[in-house]
Amino acid sequence: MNRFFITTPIYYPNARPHLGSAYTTIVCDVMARYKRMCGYDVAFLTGTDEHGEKLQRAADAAGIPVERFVAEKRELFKNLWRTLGIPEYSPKHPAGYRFVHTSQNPDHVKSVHWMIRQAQKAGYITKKKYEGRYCIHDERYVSDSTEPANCDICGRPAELISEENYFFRLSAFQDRLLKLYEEHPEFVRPDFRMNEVKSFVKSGLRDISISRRRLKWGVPWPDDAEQVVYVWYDALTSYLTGIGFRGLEATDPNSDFYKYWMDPNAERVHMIGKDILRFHAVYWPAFLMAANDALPQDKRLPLPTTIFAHGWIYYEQDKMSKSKGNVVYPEPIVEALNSFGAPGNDALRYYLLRDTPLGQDASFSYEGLIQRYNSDLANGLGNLASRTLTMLHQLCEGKVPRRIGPSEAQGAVQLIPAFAEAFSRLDFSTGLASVWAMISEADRLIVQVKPWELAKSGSFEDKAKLEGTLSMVAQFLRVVSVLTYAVLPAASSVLFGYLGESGTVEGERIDDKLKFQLLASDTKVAKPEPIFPRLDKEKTLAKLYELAEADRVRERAVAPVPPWRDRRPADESRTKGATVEQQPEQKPPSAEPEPPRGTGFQPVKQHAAKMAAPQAPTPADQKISIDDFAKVEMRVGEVIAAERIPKADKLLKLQVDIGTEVRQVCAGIAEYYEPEKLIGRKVVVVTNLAPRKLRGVESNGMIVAASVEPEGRPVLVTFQEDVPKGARLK
RNA sequence: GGCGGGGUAGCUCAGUGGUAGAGCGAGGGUCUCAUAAUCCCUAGGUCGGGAGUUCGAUCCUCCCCCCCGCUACCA
Repeated sequence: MNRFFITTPIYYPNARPHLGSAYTTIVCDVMARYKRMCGYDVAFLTGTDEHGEKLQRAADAAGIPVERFVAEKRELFKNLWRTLGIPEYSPKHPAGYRFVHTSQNPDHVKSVHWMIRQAQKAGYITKKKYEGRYCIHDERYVSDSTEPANCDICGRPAELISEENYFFRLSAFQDRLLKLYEEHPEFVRPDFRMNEVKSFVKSGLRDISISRRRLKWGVPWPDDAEQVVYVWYDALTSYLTGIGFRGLEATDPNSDFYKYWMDPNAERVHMIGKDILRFHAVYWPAFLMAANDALPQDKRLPLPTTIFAHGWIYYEQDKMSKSKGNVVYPEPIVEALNSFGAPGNDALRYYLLRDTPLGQDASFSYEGLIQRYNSDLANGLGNLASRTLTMLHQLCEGKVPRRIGPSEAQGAVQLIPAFAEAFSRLDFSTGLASVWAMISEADRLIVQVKPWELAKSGSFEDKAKLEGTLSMVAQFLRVVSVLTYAVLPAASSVLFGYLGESGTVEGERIDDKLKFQLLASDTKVAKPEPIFPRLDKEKTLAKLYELAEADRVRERAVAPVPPWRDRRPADESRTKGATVEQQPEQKPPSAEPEPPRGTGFQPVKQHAAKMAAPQAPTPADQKISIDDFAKVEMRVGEVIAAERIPKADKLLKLQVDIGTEVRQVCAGIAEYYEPEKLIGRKVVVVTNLAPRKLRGVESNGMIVAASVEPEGRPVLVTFQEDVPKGARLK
């Protein structure tokens, strides 16, 4: 049997899961159900990555053991999946999710150790001494400047430290990765993401640091008690642990790992958000290649077949939640729709999958949800089912007539391969659109035939036409209920039952056997109850807002200031790549950007638009003394020359007269200030900052500016009164 | 700055070397089996701007503007 393995990211449980995480998981659930109905042997994995300093600190702050703390967080995820009707694996739900967690998991330690040992054997791991600026308070490296620098986050002076870390020779895999991308264009999808990955790899890979000495909460480094495995190996390897991997030698030959991963014909799909593409498309295959280099040919681990990076879900700003905490949670949405008798889960799933093609950023809005629901589900499928069933009762004694409409069925039959083709590409939007195009056809056919008029005539021909048409539509509805099951599990099951079927929809198979005329003649159909009751826009919106607000209040009451949350407000998620959770706890010594912990997360972003969020104020416990402040020398200077620096978007080179001398200072303000207009302007310069070269240009100081969110726009400090050059700020 | 992708009806987008389409919304009409649903008609849009190739370009070439992504550079 064909095998299909799909994973969500291994989520970092530092906050309650929001709509973004739900989106990824829903997509995987849909795919798991769909593939299962196509006859695949399916495994679906999700989980939580529970290591990392941030979680440990949060647990400490909460005064509970970190193991218990993360176990509680884990439940938040499982609870959400339960609310969303996403089943956990069981004999009854073979395509339900399996859950892997990393902490206190000896099996996972075995997996990780095995992966690392293989890479060591193959010579890809080296221990290197690293020197750099480290902010003790924030547990992170600050910058690579050669003179004392302050921490970006807390402003404290960073210390020069040296630490030995294990490094992975990622650079050794550049050519092999490029070859992989060439030979397997489906390895990264959508294709435009593949282009990004390729160009990133082509530009050269740096070795990455894969251990930490200062951390305690994590997988211990094999044979080195002083080091802890850093996020990469820990989180990515959990994809293997989750299906039974314990290191190749210790893995049960009958385990799912051999079924779903080692099978060369299995499809292995990692569904992720676009923000974590690089780690999955570059690091992960490199880790696997590294391990394979230490193995004989016949024992090598296959690579994933596809890394699918979907887009983010944006939340259209609305009046009700202008204050803050605009993150959208799925539970109140489902609850609100349910309260009107609508299948909330199905509606949400349908909206998310139909409205935006997977891979593109989605713009979530309550109005869009209601709109989609009413036009497609209520007016479309729901109404078609309703009118058809009613007519069967009124005109055909409540049974599916024997006759089959002849030629009209042609188009509907062709629907199935088109739908299947789109879904297999994860193009849910197109697949669903094709179904709804057919629903529209069916509506048109009914109006064209007018069964209610034919019934009046009483002639044999008319009766035959009437019955043939209604029977055909009923058969069509049966097919629709099967095809839409993966997306609309609850509603399609109801429809299936209405049509007189006694089995379950999920027991059906989407293959050559899924044809028309499967409803037995004379099948008794149910008297219809609206499957998708139409929603009143105003009332539903009001309910959605009300429940979202109630949810927010409840959340605050439970955790007044969740310590594991970012210090920054969530809606500051502005600039390129910055996300809700962008707050690196430690920066790797290499210049690689810091990822979030976990294999991923899906931020619900605001439309950056005009949201202004204040920079988080310095917490009270981070106050500095007057002496600390006195160390910083700031003086008034006058710009006497300004020019752009070639090949730098943001940098201006300024000559600033600070009274005693003229300083050359670089400032990252080119996007907002015209160089010509700066000349003659008084600015504030930090004059005792260590010199640093930026883009090859030496900078002796720093121009002081406010950083205005959301995009971090710099605004230069100015004086209302006239101030002489050289005046010191105190 | 480099690389890549885009700018088409109010919105979301499709599309072809011969002067442009779908869905939704909106307006009008119709039917009555149906969830005030369905069905039918209606959008006259400089297909980002300019130049060129061509008998003819929205689709081909060049230049420019703007947007997005990755990347570099920025604390």
